[in-house]
Order: sequence, then C-alpha cells, then structure tokens
Amino acid sequence: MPELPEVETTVRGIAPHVSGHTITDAVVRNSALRWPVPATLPVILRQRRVRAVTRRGKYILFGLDTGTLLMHLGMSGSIRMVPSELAPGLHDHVDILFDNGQVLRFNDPRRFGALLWVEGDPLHHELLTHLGPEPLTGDFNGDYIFGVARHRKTPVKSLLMNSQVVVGVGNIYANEALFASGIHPLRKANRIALARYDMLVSAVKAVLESAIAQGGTTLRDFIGSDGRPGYFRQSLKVYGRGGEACVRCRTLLREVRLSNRSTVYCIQCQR
DNA sequence: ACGAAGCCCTGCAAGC
DNA sequence: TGCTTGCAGGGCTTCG
Repeated sequence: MPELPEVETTVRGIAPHVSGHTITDAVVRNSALRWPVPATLPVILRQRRVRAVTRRGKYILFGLDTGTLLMHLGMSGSIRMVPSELAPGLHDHVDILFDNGQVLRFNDPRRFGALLWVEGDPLHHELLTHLGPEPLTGDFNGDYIFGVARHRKTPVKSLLMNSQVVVGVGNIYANEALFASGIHPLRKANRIALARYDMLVSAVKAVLESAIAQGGTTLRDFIGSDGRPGYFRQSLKVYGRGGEACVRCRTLLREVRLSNRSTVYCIQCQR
C-alpha cells in the first residue's frame, strides 16, 4: 500500500533511469485500471522524451515534451525498471520501453491505480486542481489547518485524510501522527486548539520524513527487486496494534472503524 | 457545503 | 484439507 513516503521513494528511484531518455514504445496488457488506460497510449508516447519525473500528492507525473503521463499507484501498485528481456508476470499491466533498453513496468494486483494522459498544465487537471498543500511544505502548518477546521465537525482523522485539506496522509500515518501528538482521532476538528494543531502538523511531518528517510535506504533495491520497503512494522506505535498495550502507558489500544478505515488509539494518551 | 457511506479490486488470513 | 467469508485500503463518486 503505497503511502506518500513510498511514492516519493519510487519517484527518486525511477527518475534517474528515465529522465532525459526517449520512449520507444508502450505495451498495455490490461487497460482496466481505475479508469481505462487510453488505447492510444503507445502512439502518444512513442518518440517522446521524458523531461522530468515529479510528484503531486500520491500522483506521479512524467513530464514529456508534449504533455504529462499521470500515474497513481492506488493501493497495490508499483513500478520498477526491468531489462527488456524480462518476461512480464501476473498483474504487469503496462510497460513503457526506453531507448536505453530499460523498461518501466507497472504492476498492480488490485487495479486501483491509474495511468492517464494529460495535455497542458497537469496541475490544472481535474484530479489535481482541488488537492490541498503538500504535507512537507510550509503551506501545511498549524494556522492553515486550524483555519480549515474552524467550522468543520468532522473527526480530526477524517480531516487529516481528506486530500483537499492536505495530500498524502494515508491511514497508517494519520493514526501514527495522531498518537504522536496526543489527539483523539474522533475528536471534532473544530474542538481542537491552535497549539494542538501545531503539534499535529509537526507529528505528520516527522512521521513522513522518517519514513522517507528509511525508505531511502532501500533505494538501491529498486532495480530488480519488488521495491517494497521494509521500513514499517517495527516503527509503528498504534497502527495494526489494536488490543495490544500502548507503548507509552500500557493501556490496551482501542480499535474502531471510521469511514471504513481501521482507527487505533490510546484512550489514556489521546484526548 | 459538508459529512458519511459506497464502490472499485485481489490477496491473504481466519473460520467453519 | 478445502472451501467460504471478511478484511485491507486510496480516493473518487454518490447519497443524505
């Protein structure tokens, strides 16, 4: 399940292998992703040069000279560079072939991912234009989210996971950041003071930066491996630990469902 | 306008 | 052992 740190790590791992290179062809084996992959994709991409690979939220943007290939990994998607002679396996839905003999291979068992072609400024695309600030920039700060929360009665965890409020905070890191800042995930967003939002923002940044730093250590494995970072589990304090003891106070962690998402917290440490 | 629920999908784990 | 069932989750979409 790629969260933002994994998307960021993926972009950093892929970019050096495709930036400046020209696409020779594309192969779409299964176009039934979240939205249909354009049938004309090979025609669109052929002989186009990749200018840069960037990220907006969890969307990956391959900037070409004629437009942008917009990619989302959904829940189970991954991309990696493979040699062109490596036979595709199960769920290898799309290949993008490059002039250096390398292939960018898109794999996605659950097919929640997406691959779209966008002409013009990609940031004005319908999928991107309503996105909130990046969590690791100064635009995401206590004042900002406090302002957004002023008239919102939604649980703070829902606010945090709303991509129109801030992008890239998935379920795992929302749980972890709320625990780190001592805020109850079900607390109404408009019932939290500015100072506590300052702490929450710091916690979100810290947990994401830590994960990116750890994900970075697996960078070299991106070529030829499944690129799956092993960073989590040991560093998670609440996610996946419902019913177990709180690492701070040993109270048993409570687990509830919020908007169909697993929500774990300590009733002692989080208010 | 906001908030909550539904839905897409496959793999895995638990239960019978 | 082999089946069935339930759960996991990003985020767009629909409903209230």
